[in-house]
Amino acid sequence: MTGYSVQIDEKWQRRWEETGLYSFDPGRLRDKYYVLSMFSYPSGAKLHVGHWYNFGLTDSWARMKRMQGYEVFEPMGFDAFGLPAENYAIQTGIHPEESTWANIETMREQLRAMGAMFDWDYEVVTCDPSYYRWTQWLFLQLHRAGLAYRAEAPVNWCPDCQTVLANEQVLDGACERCDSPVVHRNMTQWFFRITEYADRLLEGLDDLDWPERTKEMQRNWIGRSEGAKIRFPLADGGDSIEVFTTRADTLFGANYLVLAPEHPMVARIASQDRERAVTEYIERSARKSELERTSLEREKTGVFTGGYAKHPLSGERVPIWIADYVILSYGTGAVMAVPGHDERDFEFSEAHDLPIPRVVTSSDRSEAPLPYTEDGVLVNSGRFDGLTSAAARVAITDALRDEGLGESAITYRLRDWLVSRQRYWGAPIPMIHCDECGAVAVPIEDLPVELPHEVDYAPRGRAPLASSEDFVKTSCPECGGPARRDVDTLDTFVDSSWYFLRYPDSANDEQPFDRTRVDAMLPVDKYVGGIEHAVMHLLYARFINHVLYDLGHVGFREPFSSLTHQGMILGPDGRRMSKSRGNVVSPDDYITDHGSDVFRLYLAFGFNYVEGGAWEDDGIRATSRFIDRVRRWVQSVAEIGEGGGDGDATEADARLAYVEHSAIERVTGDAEEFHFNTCVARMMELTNALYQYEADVPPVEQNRDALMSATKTLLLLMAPFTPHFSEEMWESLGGEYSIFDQPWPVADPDKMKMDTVEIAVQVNGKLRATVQVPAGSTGEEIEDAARGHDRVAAYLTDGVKRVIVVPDKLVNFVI
RNA sequence: GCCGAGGUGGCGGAAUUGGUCUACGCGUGCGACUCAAAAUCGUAUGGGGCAACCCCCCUUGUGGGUUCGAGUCCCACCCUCGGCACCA
Repeated sequence: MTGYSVQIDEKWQRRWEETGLYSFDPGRLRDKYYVLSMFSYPSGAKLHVGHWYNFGLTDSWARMKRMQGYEVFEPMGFDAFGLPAENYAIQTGIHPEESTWANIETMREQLRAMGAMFDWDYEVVTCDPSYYRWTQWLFLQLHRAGLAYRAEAPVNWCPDCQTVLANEQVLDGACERCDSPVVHRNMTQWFFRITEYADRLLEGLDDLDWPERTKEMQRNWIGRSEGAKIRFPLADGGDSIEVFTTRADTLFGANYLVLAPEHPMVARIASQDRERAVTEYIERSARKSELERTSLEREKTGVFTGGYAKHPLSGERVPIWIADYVILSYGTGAVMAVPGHDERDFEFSEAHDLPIPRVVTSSDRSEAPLPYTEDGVLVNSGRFDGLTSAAARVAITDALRDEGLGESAITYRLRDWLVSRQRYWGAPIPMIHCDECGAVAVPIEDLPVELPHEVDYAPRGRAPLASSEDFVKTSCPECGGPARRDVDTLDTFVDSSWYFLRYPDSANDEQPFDRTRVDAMLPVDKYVGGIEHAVMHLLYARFINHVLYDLGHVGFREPFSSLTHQGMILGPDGRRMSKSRGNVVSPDDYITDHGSDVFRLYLAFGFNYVEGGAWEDDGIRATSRFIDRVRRWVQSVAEIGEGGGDGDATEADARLAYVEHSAIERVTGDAEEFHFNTCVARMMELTNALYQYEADVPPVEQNRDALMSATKTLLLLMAPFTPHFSEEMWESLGGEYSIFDQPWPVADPDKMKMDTVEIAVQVNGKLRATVQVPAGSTGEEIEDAARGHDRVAAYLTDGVKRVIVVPDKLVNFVI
């Protein structure tokens, strides 16, 4: 028999396919287990180490679940819309549809060669009209429910490329392609009202089996903030300016207001003599790039508008300024400036020579230096003097409510989700614009709104679809008059926000999915993907699922019960792999040389799965050596066969059984937790124990049944991690096809009881000796055994103050 | 700045509820097999002290603390990585 190789991979992949081993059986829904890896973008390059790490080891997990008796559903698909294909098209002239489908075909082949259990009958491709038809359906559901709306908003605009950029294309305020500073342009676009779900998305997190840091990132992203809205009436009567604050207790220290330059009230407030300065400032702010307005520029600029408001409680005149450190989109776009107790306002007051009054002292009434941003005790605040900050927040908000000038309020950092993209390679937004009827939804029976093939997608400062007359010109579904289609496409995160619902019913052409089936199949039991999606995809998907729940399309709120993030495999130099650094590790070479299982097993063994780490070629050699070591062992066992030996349970037999069963227990437990590296360590220990047994016990005394049992256990434990190799070894031992139809081994607690245990003997907490005692010895027995040890006795000559015994573990003498 | 995760041998990495730190592997030393090499097998391997053994001392980023006992718990600090970042 020759060694394990890629030919073995091919042999078993063929066999699995021919026998339909991994076809999901919808008749066993009761035992279903939905294992999902985040689907990927079909790039032109080959599968990289990251794909393998994510898909390969998730597949290993799924294989264990299968052997544990679950009917595993492990689908795969492609997140195929998106910018790379379009940019590639702009560069080369190759149509995105052409390049994308070619890439998908390549990736399918490679994914097949990976030897995972993917059931391709349920494949999903987001750029296929049979899929995006239902993405459009989803948009219409939100639209009908009032959760999709149109509003003017700034988009990222690259003046050099003459195109709109997605947020992900803006790096540190600059265009990722040409590095020119990105500016904001206002356009009317579609939004999803995700802010309406802020609280539901927050609450839903509590019960999810997700990494705590990921939940925390979502909480921070949503950024719920409790405070108050306070209205400052304008001095000249009529309107008022509303501000949001979390520090209502500092209201008496508010000696001016600051509006964002874009605030709609600015024009109305500015006095005539200040108009020019105000206009100039607004224009200057608008010209500033995102970068200038945020990270670099710390100096607080701003101008006085000439307008005044009236302090809601003291009645004093409060000047109104504009400054671009106030953001229009957060809170009310206006703040009350409390320079004594807010660092930003303090800086602003210093820069513009404004007074800085104190209204809070520290709790011991000492005058802490300003700005003092902690809670404390109120001063200079009229009848609220002496209250603590916490009490004052309530009292002042109550007082404002009585006057009709304010109330407690909650705001969120989360913004509504802008889903329009002025791009070609995406799902067209299924809306029609009619001069008479306004924005009208495309009737569901007319879906899909197909993406036209012949389109000028070169950047010309407008949405590519606008160039297609045939596409744009249509008639209004309501009045029948001439109308125009929306020329924007949907953010690709919309495509991926529901694909997990489509998988179980991917061929359905009547509806996006059958509710009964989806309710039986979801939530996803285990979702695995990179942490880079912690707040984008994972939040959007939860939002969409919550909406579909509220609209009665699914019977569960949360789509992913349990989530794991794989870490990142870095180049051998410890840095992120990239072509420009020349540190990219290509799986293909290793697979050709060693077979895919060696590669997969190294990924399992060499890293903490969640942390990842730097690639090391030596690790591949180590796993290759291990697999060969197992192969040689299995070969020798196959030659000897079962039976024989005198069958008496010797001490060596017991030791082997102990290692066998503790390996079962620990592999099962560790794999469950995605601790694949320690799983492999346990397999190696079992292998070592087998060789040890053979070396220690003379051939005539060897218990072949025990050896065969432990060997089979080893193969079963290895099967999820080395599927082709284990199948081959299983066959060579005469095992029944397939090893993946065998039950996962179960540890026998009786076999894991050792007759004697080693006790650590400590003196004053320091290890001084170890002694062997029968398992289950009493404290006295253990103590006696320890005292009987020469070296220990030497320490105890001056008497013992206290003895601590941990049964079967240790004894500690305190002297 | 705020939030989160983490600092363990030469290296990748292990260590249930506080209970023998360094499992497993790599690398390295020595040995076996071999004409030789590779492969394989065996064996040793945290650092230091001692000619050497029994043995002793030190060691989980740093400094304190709690405890019979701390990688693990508490306090302070240093460093690394990730997220957010004028969010009122």
